[in-house]
Amino acid sequence: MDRQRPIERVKGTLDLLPESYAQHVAVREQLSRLFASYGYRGVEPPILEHAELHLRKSGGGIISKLYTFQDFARRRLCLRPELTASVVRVYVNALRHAPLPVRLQYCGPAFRYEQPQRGRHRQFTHIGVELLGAAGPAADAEIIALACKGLQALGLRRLTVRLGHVGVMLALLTNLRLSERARSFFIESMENLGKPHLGIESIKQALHDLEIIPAGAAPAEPHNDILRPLLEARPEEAAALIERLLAMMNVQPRQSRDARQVAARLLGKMRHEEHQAQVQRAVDFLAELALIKGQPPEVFTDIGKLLEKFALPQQPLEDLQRLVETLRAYEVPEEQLSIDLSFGRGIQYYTGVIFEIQHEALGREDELCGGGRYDDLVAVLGGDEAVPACGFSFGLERLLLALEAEELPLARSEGPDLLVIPIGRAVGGEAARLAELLRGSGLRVELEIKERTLKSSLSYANKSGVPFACIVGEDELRAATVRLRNMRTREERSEPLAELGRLAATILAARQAG
RNA sequence: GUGGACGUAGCUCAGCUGGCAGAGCACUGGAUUGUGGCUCCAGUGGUCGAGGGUUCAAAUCCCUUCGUCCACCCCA
Repeated sequence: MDRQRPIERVKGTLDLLPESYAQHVAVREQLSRLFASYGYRGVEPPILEHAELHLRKSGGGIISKLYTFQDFARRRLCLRPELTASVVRVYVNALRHAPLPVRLQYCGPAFRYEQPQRGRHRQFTHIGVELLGAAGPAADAEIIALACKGLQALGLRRLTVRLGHVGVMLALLTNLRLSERARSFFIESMENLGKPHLGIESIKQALHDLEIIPAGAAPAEPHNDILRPLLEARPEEAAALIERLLAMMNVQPRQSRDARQVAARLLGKMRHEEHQAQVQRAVDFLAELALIKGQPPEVFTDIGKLLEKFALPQQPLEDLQRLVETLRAYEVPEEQLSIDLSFGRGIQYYTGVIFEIQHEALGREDELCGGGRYDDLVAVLGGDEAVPACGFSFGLERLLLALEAEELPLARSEGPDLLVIPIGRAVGGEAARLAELLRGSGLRVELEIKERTLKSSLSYANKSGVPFACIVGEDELRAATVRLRNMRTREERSEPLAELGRLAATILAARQAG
C-alpha cells in the first residue's frame, strides 16, 4: 500500500504520551484524594451540553469562544467551555433534594476556541470543586483553602493568591440606579480595571467612545441640594410641583410651550444631568477601587474608607475580613495573600468573593486556578431560589507547567517489571502460561512475542528499561526451571518453576526499593 | 482577531548568494546460530508542511495557505 499522508493533531490539542499521561494521572489522583478528604464527592457531567447552558450567564468573552454546532436533530449543542455550569446543572437536575450543603468534585476536558500558546490550548483539563447551598465566609474560606492545599500538596510554593469581591461594584451599581446600558458597561469594564496597560483611563475613553458620556461635556454636578426631592418624587408629582411653582412665580411661559411642557423639559434636563453625575460617580469610584490592593491589615482600612465615602454597605469588607481570618486557621501562608478589588473575572456569574492563584514562574498564562462565589447561578439555571454557592477549578496543564518550573519531581510512567522471553517457537505456550501466572501474583509482565533472537530481546529489554528478564528455553523447562536475569547487575540464576511465588516476591521487592 | 520567528528522515538539525536530498542520534539486520550497554559494517526511512508562480533547473527566490512556538488580545 502507498504510504498515506499522516493525519495531524487538531490545532490547539495535545497528545498525552506515556510520560505526560502518568503525570496527569498522578496530579489528578492526588487532588481528587485531597478533595475527598474534605467530603467532596465526584461527579462527571457529559462534555456535550445544550449551548444554552453556557449562553445564559457565561459572559461575552467565553461565549465568543464556544464550540457550538447543531446535531442531526437540530439541537443546538456545545462542547463545555468550563465545568461549573455543568455541575450546577447536575445539581439542579438530579441533586436538588439532597441535604445542603452539597460538596462535589470533578475533573475533565473543556474546550475553547483560543489562539493557542504556551499554557493555553483549545482542549484543556479542569479539575475542581463546587460547594452548593452555603453562603458566607466560612464556605468561601473552605474553597480557597482547598485550592491552596491542593497546590501545597503538589509541592508548589511560588504562588500569589489574589482575592477580590465583585459585590462591592455590584452594590454601587445598584445604589446609583444607572441605565441598563451603563450598568452592563461597568460590569464588563471590571476586568480591565486591574490591567496595567488598560486601567481607569481606558474605561474613561470607552465611556466617551460609546457616548455614555458625551465628548467634551463638562463634568456634571449631582443635584445633592434642595432640588433633590424633585428627582426622588414620582414623575407626575414632580411635574405638578414645577407647574405650581411656575404659576406662583407668575412666570408666563412663551406661547410655544405651556407650563406642563416647560416642567417636563426641566425634569428631563435634571434627570439627564443626574444620570451623567451618577456615571461620573461610578467612574470616580472605579478610579479609587483600582488603587485598592495590598496585604490584609492595611488594605482593609482603605476598603472601609471607600465604602463609607460612597455610602455603601460594609458587608463585603466584613466578608473579606472574616475570610482572611479563617484562612489563617487553615494555615494558608499569609504572605501569599493579596487583596485586589480591581480585578474582575471574565465569567459574569460571580456575585461575591472571587479569587485566582498565580504562579510566579509562568509568564503570561500564569493563572493556576480561579473561582469564587456565584449566588445567582442555581436560580439562573432553573433551580430553587437562594441556593448560594461557590467553587473553583484548576487548569491541570498549567499545574504541570508550574511543577516543571519549580523543578519538582514528576510521576513516571509505570513500565513492566519483567520481560518473559521464550527461546524458540516450541516454548511460546509455556512462556505465555508463565507470564499469566506472574501477572496473577501482582507483577507487570511483558511477553516477548516477536520471535526474534535472544540477543535482540535482551537489547529490547535493556532499551525499554525493564529491570528483569525471564528466559524460558527448552533446556530450562526440561529441568523445570527458568532463568531470571537482573538487567542492571547482569546476574542470572536458575529459578525452579515450583517456587514462582518467591520469584515474584523478589521482583516486587526490587520494584519497591526503586 | 493582530504581529514576529520557525516548518528539511521517528528526534535534533545542516544545506538557503538556485545545479544529484545530507549528518548525528534512533530504528532494522549482520560481525556474535541461547545473553543487552562498547565497537565495526550494512540497511530501512523524505511528496524538503501544502498549493501556486518565476526559471533550462527551486528545499533554496516570490505569492498564498496550513501548522508550531512566542508576543498581543482574551480567558480558567
